[in-house]
Amino acid sequence: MSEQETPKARPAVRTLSDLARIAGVSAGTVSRALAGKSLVNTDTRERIVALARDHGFRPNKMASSLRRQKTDVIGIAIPLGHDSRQQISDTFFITLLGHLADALTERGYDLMLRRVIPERDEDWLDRFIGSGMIDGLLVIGQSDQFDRIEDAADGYLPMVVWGNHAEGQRHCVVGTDNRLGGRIATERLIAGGARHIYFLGDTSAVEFAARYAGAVDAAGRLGVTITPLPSHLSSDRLEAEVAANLNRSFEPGDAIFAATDTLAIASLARLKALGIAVPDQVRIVGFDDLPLAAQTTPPLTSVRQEIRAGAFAMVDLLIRRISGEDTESIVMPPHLVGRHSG
Amino acid sequence: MSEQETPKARPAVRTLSDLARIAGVSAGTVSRALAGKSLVNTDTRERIVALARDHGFRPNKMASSLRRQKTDVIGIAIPLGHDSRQQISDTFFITLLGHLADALTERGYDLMLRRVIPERDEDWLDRFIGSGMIDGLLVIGQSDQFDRIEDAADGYLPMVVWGNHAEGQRHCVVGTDNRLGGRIATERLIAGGARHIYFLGDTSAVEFAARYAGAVDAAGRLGVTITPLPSHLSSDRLEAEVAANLNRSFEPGDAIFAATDTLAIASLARLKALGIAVPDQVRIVGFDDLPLAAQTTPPLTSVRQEIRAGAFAMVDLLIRRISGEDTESIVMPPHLVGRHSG
DNA sequence: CGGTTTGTTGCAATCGATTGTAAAGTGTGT
DNA sequence: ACACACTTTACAATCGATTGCAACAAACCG
Repeated sequence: MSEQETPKARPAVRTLSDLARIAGVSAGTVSRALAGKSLVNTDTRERIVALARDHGFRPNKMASSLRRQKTDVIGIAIPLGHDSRQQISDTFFITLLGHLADALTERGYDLMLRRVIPERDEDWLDRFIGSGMIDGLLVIGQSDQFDRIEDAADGYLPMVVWGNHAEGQRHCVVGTDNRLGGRIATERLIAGGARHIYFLGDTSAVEFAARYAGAVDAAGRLGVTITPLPSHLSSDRLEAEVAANLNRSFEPGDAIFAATDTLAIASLARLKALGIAVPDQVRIVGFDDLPLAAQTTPPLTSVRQEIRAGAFAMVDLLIRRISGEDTESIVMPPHLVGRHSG
Repeated sequence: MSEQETPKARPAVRTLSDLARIAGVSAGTVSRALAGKSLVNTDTRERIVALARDHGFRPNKMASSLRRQKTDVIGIAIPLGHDSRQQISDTFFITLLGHLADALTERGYDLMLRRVIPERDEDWLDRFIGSGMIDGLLVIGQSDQFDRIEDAADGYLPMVVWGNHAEGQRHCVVGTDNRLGGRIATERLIAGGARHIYFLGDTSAVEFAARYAGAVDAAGRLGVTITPLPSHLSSDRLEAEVAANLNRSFEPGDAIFAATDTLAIASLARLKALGIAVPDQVRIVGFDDLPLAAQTTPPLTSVRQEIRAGAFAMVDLLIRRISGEDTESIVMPPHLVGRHSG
């Protein structure tokens, strides 16, 4: 009409004081009204709330965080270890991230994601913790940072890590019993007739090292040979490494235990390209039981991790730790899902 | 030795003033020293920096953000549309997210992730924008929120959206020419002998609607029938919907254009279960060209989107918008990657 | 040696919301 | 009509880092 109608271009009402002036009360009263505290008169509150809505007012979260010493933000750190880009593209970690987002959103937290490359940044953990931006920290995967995480855990309670549990460790972890999972997978292969098992995975990450250890347990006990074939998860190297590792002559009784379904699926493709039949010539078992495992040809036998349950457990523990409780770790049992690949 | 050595348990030095007291200077000087400003004497600066390191001091980012009116955080919103859980599990979006994380980290930004369910929260966009927590916003996928995004774009410059570009739209978008992609995919199928094409996808999302429109263009021009089969991406419904949609008798000349590789891969599995040969009985073309497309049986023909380039373009545009420039949208050309499925 | 320039540092205001405490207002009972 | 209890609101301090401005000292010039 007159000058210009900029309804949301520059909402004149940006701060509590602005709104307070319009409402004819003090900023403190507005704050309490919007927070729904009982100290303000019901009429006043309703008037202020309506006014806030009409003007599209949003309280500044930074100021609020500073004053309350609480940000309602949870940090999620993804250490990329040796191998940049390793995990964020790995379906398992992504699925976990999705469920964590569910669980945190449900509890009213925002999430701040940070990929860290420990090699380039020694100080990643303390820096994140000390930033004052987060109320708690979830670490997705220990990678090769076990010791650093242990150190940080001594001085910082609200942290929960997804990964492997070692005897006597000090940081709170949620994860699958990887060693047992490795054992189960290996026993399955051996029961199917395997006499020589190749372990496909990067044993410098503790989770995978534990799976390998479990495999060695079972193989040793049952008198079967086991050979590790180092393979990383980085999406740009994965295919080439798998191809190189499987570029050998397989003999009857050979089998593959892949540390991850992602590796197992790449192996299936590679063996198919080589004209090697699965499971007739080579049996394969994977780990994680991703949704995709059921759709491969042949369908993949895999060790299932309960990702969603794990994610919710992590958030649960974290929230208890934020309120000061020193929680125990949770180690979940793995389950073998038998399909046709091994 | 004496009492107790708690080196990091409770760093006595929590604030600038603490450090200032120890250093025997004022807080302002410490601030300038740590920021590397030239106004402080070199000796003083080095002394303060060393002290800060020794005491593990980290400036509080909330306070800093509040004062500077800049958070160095970029928000990433993932609208889940009609269909909760739709996209965060979709490999395409996850891959995009990974590359965005790369690009943002490189530029010194943190990222705040928020899944939004527009149905439950009308106000998601303005709320995120107005929170004061972010310097800019990336929206991954328009879902069915096109209009709301348009509205917000009028009053908020630093926002870039991944998605489809429509004539005359006001928000800045980066994406593939979906309509052209749909045309290309369809032409490929028709060139392979298709006479009746089923489109698998959810046309209420604008990106997919455009792919369908492109398919209709090509099919109409070449005198081929096309039938849409609504299928969502939500991981819990995807398999069932694909199964239901493909539970029909296929005739010679039938083909499938899947709006997404994820859907295409599920279709492959379903057809295999039904004993229908691909591509001999039914041809399939997907969209996205995910890494997995090369590993399926048979390898999937797909329309490639340049995800990494797209992600970096989004961040580039966003940063220019943060500094006040009003940038144009970027529409990238799709490329057909021919493999064996169709 | 007075006056000016250059280089450092301290002081105090500021960002915007929250909250303890004081003060004002309303109502009741005697 | 007065004292007392109870609501409701205003005031001002606070969270911690940043920054414009003033103050001070040393160095330099004529």
